[in-house]
Amino acid sequence: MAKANTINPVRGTQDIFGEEQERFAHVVSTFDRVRRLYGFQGVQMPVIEPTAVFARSLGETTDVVSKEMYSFDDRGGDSITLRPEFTAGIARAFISNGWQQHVPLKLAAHGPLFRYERPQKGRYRQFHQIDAEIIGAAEPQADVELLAMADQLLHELGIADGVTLQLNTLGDGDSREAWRAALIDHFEAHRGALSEDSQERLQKNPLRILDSKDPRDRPIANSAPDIDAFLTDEAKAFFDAVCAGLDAAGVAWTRNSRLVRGLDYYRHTAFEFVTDRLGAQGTVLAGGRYDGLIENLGGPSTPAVGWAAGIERLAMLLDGVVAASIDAAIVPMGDAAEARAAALAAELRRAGLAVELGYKGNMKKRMQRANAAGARYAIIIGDDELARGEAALKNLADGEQRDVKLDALAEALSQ
RNA sequence: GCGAUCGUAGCUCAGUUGGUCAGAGCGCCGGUUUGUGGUACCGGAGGUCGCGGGUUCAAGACCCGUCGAUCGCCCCA
Repeated sequence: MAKANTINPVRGTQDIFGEEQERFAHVVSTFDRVRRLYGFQGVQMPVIEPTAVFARSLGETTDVVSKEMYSFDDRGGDSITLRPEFTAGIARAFISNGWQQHVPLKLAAHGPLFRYERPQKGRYRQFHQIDAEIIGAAEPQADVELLAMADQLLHELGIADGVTLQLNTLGDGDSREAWRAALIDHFEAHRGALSEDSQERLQKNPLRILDSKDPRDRPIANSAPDIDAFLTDEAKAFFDAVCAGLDAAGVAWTRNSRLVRGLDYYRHTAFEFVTDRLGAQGTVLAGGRYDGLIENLGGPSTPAVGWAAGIERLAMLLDGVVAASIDAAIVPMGDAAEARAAALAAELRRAGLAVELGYKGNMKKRMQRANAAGARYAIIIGDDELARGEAALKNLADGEQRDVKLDALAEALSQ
Protein backbone atom coordinates (compact mmCIF):
# COMPACT_ATOMS: atom_id res chain seq x y z
CA MET A 1 0.00 0.00 0.00
CA ALA A 2 1.46 3.32 -1.04
CA LYS A 3 1.91 5.96 1.62
CA ALA A 4 -0.20 9.07 1.39
CA ASN A 5 2.67 11.26 0.27
CA THR A 6 4.19 9.04 -2.39
CA ILE A 7 3.84 9.63 -6.11
CA ASN A 8 1.07 7.68 -7.80
CA PRO A 9 1.29 6.29 -11.31
CA VAL A 10 -0.66 8.08 -14.04
CA ARG A 11 -4.21 6.78 -14.12
CA GLY A 12 -4.69 3.87 -16.47
CA THR A 13 -1.01 3.01 -16.75
CA GLN A 14 0.44 -0.27 -15.58
CA ASP A 15 3.76 -1.61 -14.37
CA ILE A 16 4.13 -4.99 -15.99
CA PHE A 17 6.36 -7.28 -14.00
CA GLY A 18 7.17 -10.88 -13.25
CA GLU A 19 4.72 -13.50 -14.48
CA GLU A 20 2.65 -10.87 -16.23
CA GLN A 21 5.67 -9.65 -18.15
CA GLU A 22 6.52 -13.22 -19.13
CA ARG A 23 3.07 -13.66 -20.66
CA PHE A 24 3.28 -10.29 -22.36
CA ALA A 25 6.66 -11.09 -23.91
CA HIS A 26 5.38 -14.49 -24.99
CA VAL A 27 2.55 -12.87 -26.96
CA VAL A 28 4.93 -10.48 -28.69
CA SER A 29 7.55 -13.09 -29.55
CA THR A 30 4.90 -15.47 -30.89
CA PHE A 31 3.47 -12.70 -33.04
CA ASP A 32 6.93 -11.83 -34.30
CA ARG A 33 7.55 -15.44 -35.30
CA VAL A 34 4.18 -16.01 -36.95
CA ARG A 35 4.19 -12.75 -38.93
CA ARG A 36 7.49 -13.82 -40.52
CA LEU A 37 5.85 -17.05 -41.68
CA TYR A 38 3.42 -14.90 -43.65
CA GLY A 39 6.03 -12.49 -44.99
CA PHE A 40 5.02 -9.45 -42.98
CA GLN A 41 7.86 -6.97 -42.46
CA GLY A 42 8.29 -5.38 -39.07
CA VAL A 43 7.95 -1.61 -38.90
CA GLN A 44 8.74 0.87 -36.12
CA MET A 45 6.46 3.88 -35.96
CA PRO A 46 6.57 7.12 -33.95
CA VAL A 47 4.54 7.13 -30.77
CA ILE A 48 3.65 10.78 -31.42
CA GLU A 49 2.07 12.14 -34.58
CA PRO A 50 0.58 15.46 -35.62
CA THR A 51 -2.97 15.54 -34.27
CA ALA A 52 -4.26 15.97 -37.82
CA VAL A 53 -3.21 12.41 -38.68
CA PHE A 54 -5.89 11.04 -36.38
CA ALA A 55 -8.37 13.87 -36.66
CA ARG A 56 -8.54 13.46 -40.44
CA SER A 57 -8.49 9.67 -40.52
CA LEU A 58 -11.02 9.08 -37.76
CA GLY A 59 -13.30 12.04 -38.41
CA GLU A 60 -13.29 15.31 -36.46
CA THR A 61 -16.58 14.69 -34.74
CA THR A 62 -16.21 11.17 -33.45
CA ASP A 63 -15.95 10.64 -29.71
CA VAL A 64 -12.53 9.21 -30.27
CA VAL A 65 -11.15 12.46 -31.59
CA SER A 66 -13.24 14.84 -29.54
CA LYS A 67 -12.56 13.33 -26.11
CA GLU A 68 -10.49 10.17 -26.13
CA MET A 69 -7.15 11.25 -27.52
CA TYR A 70 -4.08 12.20 -25.53
CA SER A 71 -3.26 15.49 -27.24
CA PHE A 72 -1.09 18.43 -26.20
CA ASP A 73 0.70 21.41 -27.71
CA ASP A 74 4.46 21.07 -27.91
CA ARG A 75 6.88 23.92 -27.25
CA GLY A 76 6.63 25.05 -30.83
CA GLY A 77 2.86 25.33 -30.53
CA ASP A 78 2.07 22.31 -32.73
CA SER A 79 -0.71 19.98 -31.65
CA ILE A 80 0.75 16.54 -30.98
CA THR A 81 -1.16 13.34 -30.18
CA LEU A 82 0.04 10.12 -28.57
CA ARG A 83 -1.05 7.54 -31.10
CA PRO A 84 -4.43 5.94 -30.27
CA GLU A 85 -4.01 3.31 -33.01
CA PHE A 86 -1.45 2.08 -35.52
CA THR A 87 -3.40 2.26 -38.74
CA ALA A 88 -3.50 6.04 -39.24
CA GLY A 89 0.20 6.43 -38.49
CA ILE A 90 1.09 3.66 -40.90
CA ALA A 91 -1.06 5.29 -43.57
CA ARG A 92 0.74 8.58 -42.91
CA ALA A 93 4.12 6.87 -43.20
CA PHE A 94 3.02 5.20 -46.42
CA ILE A 95 2.32 8.63 -47.89
CA SER A 96 5.33 10.40 -46.34
CA ASN A 97 7.81 7.84 -47.63
CA GLY A 98 6.32 7.00 -50.99
CA TRP A 99 5.83 3.36 -50.09
CA GLN A 100 3.44 2.87 -53.00
CA GLN A 101 6.52 1.70 -54.87
CA HIS A 102 6.56 -1.37 -52.61
CA VAL A 103 2.93 -2.46 -52.86
CA PRO A 104 1.55 -4.86 -52.01
CA LEU A 105 3.10 -4.13 -48.65
CA LYS A 106 2.64 -6.40 -45.66
CA LEU A 107 3.51 -4.71 -42.37
CA ALA A 108 3.54 -5.76 -38.72
CA ALA A 109 3.95 -3.49 -35.72
CA HIS A 110 3.57 -3.62 -31.96
CA GLY A 111 3.94 -1.22 -29.07
CA PRO A 112 2.15 1.21 -26.76
CA LEU A 113 -0.99 3.15 -27.66
CA PHE A 114 -2.89 5.78 -25.66
CA ARG A 115 -6.54 6.61 -25.18
CA TYR A 116 -7.95 8.99 -22.61
CA GLU A 117 -10.87 6.95 -21.27
CA ARG A 118 -12.03 5.30 -18.07
CA PRO A 119 -9.94 2.21 -17.34
CA GLN A 120 -11.82 -1.07 -17.01
CA LYS A 121 -11.12 -4.75 -17.43
CA GLY A 122 -8.53 -5.17 -20.17
CA ARG A 123 -8.64 -1.49 -21.09
CA TYR A 124 -5.98 0.95 -20.03
CA ARG A 125 -5.02 4.48 -21.00
CA GLN A 126 -1.64 3.20 -22.04
CA PHE A 127 -2.13 -0.17 -23.59
CA HIS A 128 -0.29 -2.32 -26.09
CA GLN A 129 -1.26 -3.86 -29.36
CA ILE A 130 0.09 -6.04 -32.11
CA ASP A 131 -0.97 -4.90 -35.55
CA ALA A 132 -0.90 -6.26 -39.10
CA GLU A 133 -1.74 -4.48 -42.35
CA ILE A 134 -1.73 -5.36 -46.03
CA ILE A 135 -1.59 -2.18 -48.10
CA GLY A 136 -2.11 -1.95 -51.83
CA ALA A 137 -3.98 -5.23 -52.38
CA ALA A 138 -7.63 -4.97 -53.42
CA GLU A 139 -7.99 -8.73 -53.79
CA PRO A 140 -9.99 -10.84 -51.34
CA GLN A 141 -6.98 -13.15 -51.04
CA ALA A 142 -5.32 -10.42 -48.98
CA ASP A 143 -8.19 -10.56 -46.47
CA VAL A 144 -7.88 -14.33 -46.35
CA GLU A 145 -4.11 -14.24 -45.78
CA LEU A 146 -4.47 -11.64 -43.07
CA LEU A 147 -7.16 -13.64 -41.28
CA ALA A 148 -5.28 -16.90 -41.64
CA MET A 149 -2.33 -15.31 -39.90
CA ALA A 150 -4.54 -14.08 -37.05
CA ASP A 151 -6.07 -17.54 -36.73
CA GLN A 152 -2.69 -19.23 -36.63
CA LEU A 153 -1.43 -16.75 -34.05
CA LEU A 154 -4.33 -17.49 -31.71
CA HIS A 155 -3.82 -21.22 -32.15
CA GLU A 156 -0.09 -20.99 -31.46
CA LEU A 157 -0.80 -18.96 -28.35
CA GLY A 158 -3.09 -21.78 -27.26
CA ILE A 159 -6.11 -19.51 -26.82
CA ALA A 160 -8.16 -20.42 -29.86
CA ASP A 161 -10.57 -22.53 -27.80
CA GLY A 162 -13.66 -20.53 -26.96
CA VAL A 163 -12.69 -17.89 -29.50
CA THR A 164 -14.78 -17.54 -32.66
CA LEU A 165 -14.11 -15.53 -35.78
CA GLN A 166 -17.16 -13.43 -36.57
CA LEU A 167 -17.29 -12.17 -40.12
CA ASN A 168 -19.40 -9.66 -41.97
CA THR A 169 -19.27 -7.44 -45.02
CA LEU A 170 -20.10 -3.77 -45.16
CA GLY A 171 -20.11 -3.89 -48.94
CA ASP A 172 -18.71 -1.25 -51.26
CA GLY A 173 -19.75 2.40 -51.11
CA ASP A 174 -23.01 1.92 -53.02
CA SER A 175 -24.01 -1.17 -51.05
CA ARG A 176 -23.29 0.53 -47.79
CA GLU A 177 -25.32 3.64 -48.61
CA ALA A 178 -28.35 1.61 -49.70
CA TRP A 179 -28.17 -0.54 -46.58
CA ARG A 180 -27.73 2.46 -44.33
CA ALA A 181 -30.83 4.11 -45.79
CA ALA A 182 -32.87 0.93 -45.26
CA LEU A 183 -31.67 0.68 -41.64
CA ILE A 184 -32.64 4.25 -40.92
CA ASP A 185 -36.12 3.58 -42.32
CA HIS A 186 -36.42 0.48 -40.15
CA PHE A 187 -35.26 2.15 -36.96
CA GLU A 188 -37.32 5.29 -37.55
CA ALA A 189 -40.38 3.05 -37.72
CA HIS A 190 -39.56 1.74 -34.21
CA ARG A 191 -38.05 4.91 -32.88
CA GLY A 192 -40.19 5.11 -29.73
CA ALA A 193 -39.20 1.61 -28.59
CA LEU A 194 -35.47 2.20 -28.88
CA SER A 195 -33.24 2.95 -25.88
CA GLU A 196 -32.22 6.55 -25.29
CA ASP A 197 -28.68 5.73 -26.42
CA SER A 198 -29.92 4.23 -29.65
CA GLN A 199 -32.16 7.19 -30.41
CA GLU A 200 -28.95 9.21 -30.22
CA ARG A 201 -27.20 6.71 -32.47
CA LEU A 202 -29.95 7.08 -35.03
CA GLN A 203 -28.68 10.59 -35.59
CA LYS A 204 -24.95 9.99 -35.37
CA ASN A 205 -24.21 6.41 -36.28
CA PRO A 206 -27.28 4.27 -37.10
CA LEU A 207 -25.24 1.17 -37.94
CA ARG A 208 -24.17 0.99 -34.31
CA ILE A 209 -27.71 0.20 -33.19
CA LEU A 210 -27.18 -3.24 -34.71
CA ASP A 211 -24.72 -4.30 -32.00
CA SER A 212 -26.37 -2.46 -29.12
CA LYS A 213 -26.27 -4.31 -25.78
CA ASP A 214 -29.52 -2.80 -24.52
CA PRO A 215 -32.25 -5.49 -24.29
CA ARG A 216 -34.86 -3.01 -25.52
CA ASP A 217 -32.92 -2.64 -28.76
CA ARG A 218 -32.27 -6.29 -29.45
CA PRO A 219 -35.61 -7.29 -31.01
CA ILE A 220 -35.55 -4.23 -33.27
CA ALA A 221 -31.90 -4.78 -34.20
CA ASN A 222 -32.50 -8.47 -34.82
CA SER A 223 -35.38 -7.78 -37.16
CA ALA A 224 -33.45 -5.14 -39.10
CA PRO A 225 -32.56 -6.00 -42.70
CA ASP A 226 -29.21 -7.65 -43.43
CA ILE A 227 -26.89 -6.04 -45.90
CA ASP A 228 -27.14 -9.05 -48.23
CA ALA A 229 -30.12 -7.72 -50.15
CA PHE A 230 -28.31 -4.47 -50.85
CA LEU A 231 -24.95 -5.81 -51.96
CA THR A 232 -23.84 -4.97 -55.47
CA ASP A 233 -22.70 -7.90 -57.60
CA GLU A 234 -19.08 -6.88 -57.11
CA ALA A 235 -19.43 -6.59 -53.34
CA LYS A 236 -21.18 -9.94 -53.11
CA ALA A 237 -18.50 -11.61 -55.23
CA PHE A 238 -15.82 -10.13 -53.01
CA PHE A 239 -17.40 -11.39 -49.80
CA ASP A 240 -18.05 -14.83 -51.30
CA ALA A 241 -14.40 -15.04 -52.30
CA VAL A 242 -13.28 -14.19 -48.77
CA CYS A 243 -15.58 -16.82 -47.26
CA ALA A 244 -14.49 -19.47 -49.76
CA GLY A 245 -10.83 -18.58 -49.19
CA LEU A 246 -11.19 -18.99 -45.44
CA ASP A 247 -12.83 -22.37 -45.90
CA ALA A 248 -10.03 -23.44 -48.23
CA ALA A 249 -7.43 -22.26 -45.71
CA GLY A 250 -9.15 -24.18 -42.92
CA VAL A 251 -10.06 -21.09 -40.90
CA ALA A 252 -13.30 -21.54 -38.98
CA TRP A 253 -15.69 -18.58 -39.01
CA THR A 254 -19.31 -17.66 -38.44
CA ARG A 255 -21.38 -15.00 -40.13
CA ASN A 256 -22.46 -12.16 -37.87
CA SER A 257 -24.67 -9.90 -39.92
CA ARG A 258 -24.93 -7.51 -36.94
CA LEU A 259 -21.20 -6.80 -36.88
CA VAL A 260 -20.39 -3.26 -38.00
CA ARG A 261 -17.57 -0.73 -37.77
CA GLY A 262 -17.90 2.68 -36.22
CA LEU A 263 -15.98 4.61 -38.83
CA ASP A 264 -17.12 5.52 -42.30
CA TYR A 265 -14.01 4.58 -44.22
CA TYR A 266 -14.52 0.86 -43.65
CA ARG A 267 -15.59 -1.18 -46.69
CA HIS A 268 -16.18 -4.85 -47.39
CA THR A 269 -14.77 -7.26 -44.84
CA ALA A 270 -15.23 -6.58 -41.13
CA PHE A 271 -14.26 -9.16 -38.53
CA GLU A 272 -13.72 -9.80 -34.84
CA PHE A 273 -12.30 -12.74 -32.96
CA VAL A 274 -14.50 -12.86 -29.87
CA THR A 275 -14.15 -14.79 -26.60
CA ASP A 276 -16.64 -15.33 -23.82
CA ARG A 277 -13.90 -15.28 -21.19
CA LEU A 278 -13.24 -11.56 -20.75
CA GLY A 279 -16.52 -10.06 -19.58
CA ALA A 280 -17.62 -6.97 -21.43
CA GLN A 281 -14.34 -6.70 -23.30
CA GLY A 282 -14.74 -9.87 -25.31
CA THR A 283 -13.11 -8.78 -28.54
CA VAL A 284 -9.64 -10.23 -28.74
CA LEU A 285 -8.61 -9.20 -32.24
CA ALA A 286 -10.47 -7.03 -34.72
CA GLY A 287 -10.11 -5.32 -38.04
CA GLY A 288 -11.39 -4.85 -41.51
CA ARG A 289 -10.84 -3.36 -44.92
CA TYR A 290 -10.33 0.40 -45.20
CA ASP A 291 -9.90 1.10 -48.88
CA GLY A 292 -10.65 4.83 -48.55
CA LEU A 293 -8.36 5.83 -45.71
CA ILE A 294 -5.09 6.58 -47.46
CA GLU A 295 -6.85 8.68 -50.07
CA ASN A 296 -8.65 10.57 -47.27
CA LEU A 297 -5.27 11.47 -45.83
CA GLY A 298 -4.15 12.95 -49.14
CA GLY A 299 -2.36 9.95 -50.59
CA PRO A 300 -2.97 7.95 -53.72
CA SER A 301 -6.10 5.83 -53.82
CA THR A 302 -4.87 2.65 -52.12
CA PRO A 303 -6.84 -0.34 -50.89
CA ALA A 304 -5.83 -1.81 -47.53
CA VAL A 305 -6.92 -4.28 -44.90
CA GLY A 306 -5.64 -4.82 -41.37
CA TRP A 307 -6.24 -5.86 -37.81
CA ALA A 308 -5.02 -5.13 -34.31
CA ALA A 309 -5.15 -7.03 -31.03
CA GLY A 310 -4.58 -5.97 -27.43
CA ILE A 311 -1.52 -7.64 -25.95
CA GLU A 312 -2.89 -7.34 -22.39
CA ARG A 313 -6.08 -9.14 -23.37
CA LEU A 314 -4.22 -11.89 -25.16
CA ALA A 315 -1.87 -12.26 -22.20
CA MET A 316 -4.83 -12.62 -19.82
CA LEU A 317 -6.06 -15.58 -21.82
CA LEU A 318 -2.78 -17.52 -21.65
CA ASP A 319 -3.28 -20.49 -19.39
CA GLY A 320 0.11 -21.96 -18.71
CA VAL A 321 2.36 -19.71 -16.73
CA VAL A 322 5.66 -19.38 -18.48
CA ALA A 323 7.95 -19.88 -15.48
CA ALA A 324 11.28 -18.15 -15.72
CA SER A 325 14.13 -20.63 -15.50
CA ILE A 326 17.88 -20.72 -15.87
CA ASP A 327 20.44 -23.45 -16.47
CA ALA A 328 22.45 -23.07 -13.29
CA ALA A 329 23.16 -20.96 -10.24
CA ILE A 330 26.73 -20.77 -8.97
CA VAL A 331 27.07 -20.93 -5.19
CA PRO A 332 30.61 -20.01 -4.12
CA MET A 333 31.76 -20.15 -0.49
CA GLY A 334 34.78 -18.12 0.54
CA ASP A 335 36.80 -15.33 -1.08
CA ALA A 336 38.88 -17.57 -3.33
CA ALA A 337 35.82 -19.40 -4.58
CA GLU A 338 33.97 -16.15 -5.24
CA ALA A 339 36.82 -14.86 -7.36
CA ARG A 340 36.89 -18.06 -9.37
CA ALA A 341 33.10 -18.11 -9.62
CA ALA A 342 33.00 -14.72 -11.33
CA ALA A 343 35.26 -16.03 -14.06
CA LEU A 344 33.28 -19.25 -14.29
CA ALA A 345 29.99 -17.37 -14.67
CA ALA A 346 31.39 -15.33 -17.55
CA GLU A 347 32.76 -18.47 -19.18
CA LEU A 348 29.45 -20.35 -18.99
CA ARG A 349 27.44 -17.37 -20.20
CA ARG A 350 29.73 -17.01 -23.22
CA ALA A 351 28.98 -20.67 -23.89
CA GLY A 352 25.32 -19.75 -24.14
CA LEU A 353 24.16 -20.93 -20.74
CA ALA A 354 21.84 -18.91 -18.52
CA VAL A 355 23.66 -18.63 -15.22
CA GLU A 356 23.05 -16.78 -11.97
CA LEU A 357 25.90 -15.99 -9.59
CA GLY A 358 25.04 -16.09 -5.88
CA TYR A 359 26.99 -13.46 -3.96
CA LYS A 360 24.55 -12.48 -1.21
CA GLY A 361 23.99 -14.16 2.13
CA ASN A 362 25.21 -17.41 3.59
CA MET A 363 25.15 -20.69 1.77
CA LYS A 364 21.61 -21.54 2.74
CA LYS A 365 20.49 -18.17 1.43
CA ARG A 366 22.31 -18.71 -1.83
CA MET A 367 20.77 -22.13 -2.28
CA GLN A 368 17.33 -20.63 -1.65
CA ARG A 369 17.94 -18.02 -4.30
CA ALA A 370 19.14 -20.67 -6.73
CA ASN A 371 15.89 -22.52 -6.20
CA ALA A 372 13.77 -19.39 -6.47
CA ALA A 373 15.47 -18.48 -9.76
CA GLY A 374 14.29 -21.76 -11.24
CA ALA A 375 17.80 -23.10 -11.72
CA ARG A 376 18.14 -26.63 -13.03
CA TYR A 377 21.49 -27.06 -11.29
CA ALA A 378 23.43 -25.52 -8.44
CA ILE A 379 27.19 -25.29 -8.94
CA ILE A 380 28.71 -25.36 -5.46
CA ILE A 381 32.32 -24.25 -5.07
CA GLY A 382 34.09 -24.17 -1.74
CA ASP A 383 37.76 -24.32 -0.81
CA ASP A 384 37.87 -28.11 -1.09
CA GLU A 385 36.39 -28.22 -4.57
CA LEU A 386 38.53 -25.30 -5.68
CA ALA A 387 41.71 -27.09 -4.60
CA ARG A 388 40.73 -30.04 -6.76
CA GLY A 389 39.69 -27.86 -9.72
CA GLU A 390 36.16 -29.17 -9.37
CA ALA A 391 32.67 -28.05 -8.41
CA ALA A 392 29.83 -29.95 -6.81
CA LEU A 393 27.07 -30.07 -9.41
CA LYS A 394 23.69 -30.55 -7.78
CA ASN A 395 20.57 -31.33 -9.76
CA LEU A 396 17.91 -29.29 -7.99
CA ALA A 397 15.07 -31.36 -9.36
CA ASP A 398 16.11 -34.71 -7.89
CA GLY A 399 18.81 -33.69 -5.40
CA GLU A 400 21.53 -35.80 -7.05
CA GLN A 401 24.99 -34.31 -6.56
CA ARG A 402 28.36 -35.17 -8.12
CA ASP A 403 31.77 -33.56 -8.56
CA VAL A 404 32.63 -32.20 -12.00
CA LYS A 405 35.87 -30.64 -13.27
CA LEU A 406 35.45 -26.88 -13.70
CA ASP A 407 36.40 -27.00 -17.37
CA ALA A 408 33.83 -29.75 -18.00
CA LEU A 409 30.89 -27.84 -16.52
CA ALA A 410 29.71 -26.22 -19.73
CA GLU A 411 29.45 -29.60 -21.38
CA ALA A 412 27.76 -31.21 -18.39
CA LEU A 413 25.16 -28.43 -18.28
CA SER A 414 24.48 -28.60 -21.99
CA GLN A 415 23.25 -32.18 -21.80
C1' G B 1 -19.08 12.00 -19.32
C1' C B 2 -22.60 8.34 -16.26
C1' G B 3 -23.65 4.23 -12.62
C1' A B 4 -22.34 0.50 -8.90
C1' U B 5 -18.86 -1.68 -5.54
C1' C B 6 -14.45 -1.18 -2.83
C1' G B 7 -9.69 1.33 -0.17
C1' U B 8 -6.89 -2.46 6.87
C1' A B 9 0.89 -5.25 6.87
C1' G B 10 5.08 -6.05 0.84
C1' C B 11 0.63 -9.34 -1.39
C1' U B 12 -4.49 -11.63 -0.74
C1' C B 13 -7.95 -10.55 2.84
C1' A B 14 -10.83 -11.18 7.96
C1' G B 15 -12.47 -7.63 11.46
C1' U B 16 -20.05 -9.10 14.43
C1' U B 17 -25.34 -4.16 16.34
C1' G B 18 -19.78 1.60 16.98
C1' G B 19 -16.84 -0.52 23.13
C1' U B 20 -8.58 -5.05 23.79
C1' C B 21 -10.17 -5.46 16.63
C1' A B 22 -4.56 -3.88 15.24
C1' G B 23 -5.55 -9.71 13.09
C1' A B 24 -4.74 -14.35 9.59
C1' G B 25 -2.41 -16.68 5.49
C1' C B 26 1.41 -15.98 2.06
C1' G B 27 5.97 -13.33 1.42
C1' C B 28 10.32 -11.22 3.99
C1' C B 29 14.28 -11.66 8.02
C1' G B 30 16.46 -15.03 11.69
C1' G B 31 16.90 -19.93 14.08
C1' U B 32 16.50 -25.62 14.39
C1' U B 33 21.22 -27.15 10.37
C1' U B 34 28.91 -21.86 11.27
C1' G B 35 28.97 -26.02 3.47
C1' U B 36 23.16 -27.73 0.83
C1' G B 37 17.45 -25.45 -1.84
C1' G B 38 12.43 -27.09 -2.70
C1' U B 39 8.92 -30.17 2.58
C1' A B 40 8.63 -29.37 8.48
C1' C B 41 8.95 -26.76 13.28
C1' C B 42 10.17 -22.18 16.28
C1' G B 43 10.87 -16.93 16.59
C1' G B 44 10.94 -11.76 14.58
C1' A B 45 10.25 -7.29 11.89
C1' G B 46 6.35 -4.73 9.31
C1' G B 47 0.17 -0.90 9.49
C1' U B 48 -1.13 6.91 12.40
C1' C B 49 -6.99 1.08 8.96
C1' G B 50 -6.26 6.03 1.38
C1' C B 51 -6.66 11.40 2.73
C1' G B 52 -9.62 15.54 5.11
C1' G B 53 -13.66 16.94 7.97
C1' G B 54 -18.13 15.59 10.97
C1' U B 55 -21.40 12.68 14.62
C1' U B 56 -20.25 10.23 19.50
C1' C B 57 -18.10 9.37 26.15
C1' A B 58 -15.88 6.14 22.26
C1' A B 59 -14.95 5.45 14.87
C1' G B 60 -11.19 0.66 10.98
C1' A B 61 -16.75 0.53 11.31
C1' C B 62 -21.67 5.68 10.88
C1' C B 63 -22.23 10.67 7.77
C1' C B 64 -20.10 14.32 4.12
C1' G B 65 -16.19 15.53 0.92
C1' U B 66 -11.85 14.14 -1.75
C1' C B 67 -8.28 10.97 -4.17
C1' G B 68 -7.55 6.13 -5.98
C1' A B 69 -8.92 1.16 -7.60
C1' U B 70 -12.35 -2.39 -9.65
C1' C B 71 -16.67 -3.72 -12.64
C1' G B 72 -20.26 -1.96 -16.02
C1' C B 73 -22.49 2.03 -19.48
C1' C B 74 -21.09 5.46 -23.45
C1' C B 75 -17.27 4.84 -27.08
C1' C B 76 -14.22 1.38 -29.31
C1' A B 77 -9.64 2.99 -34.43
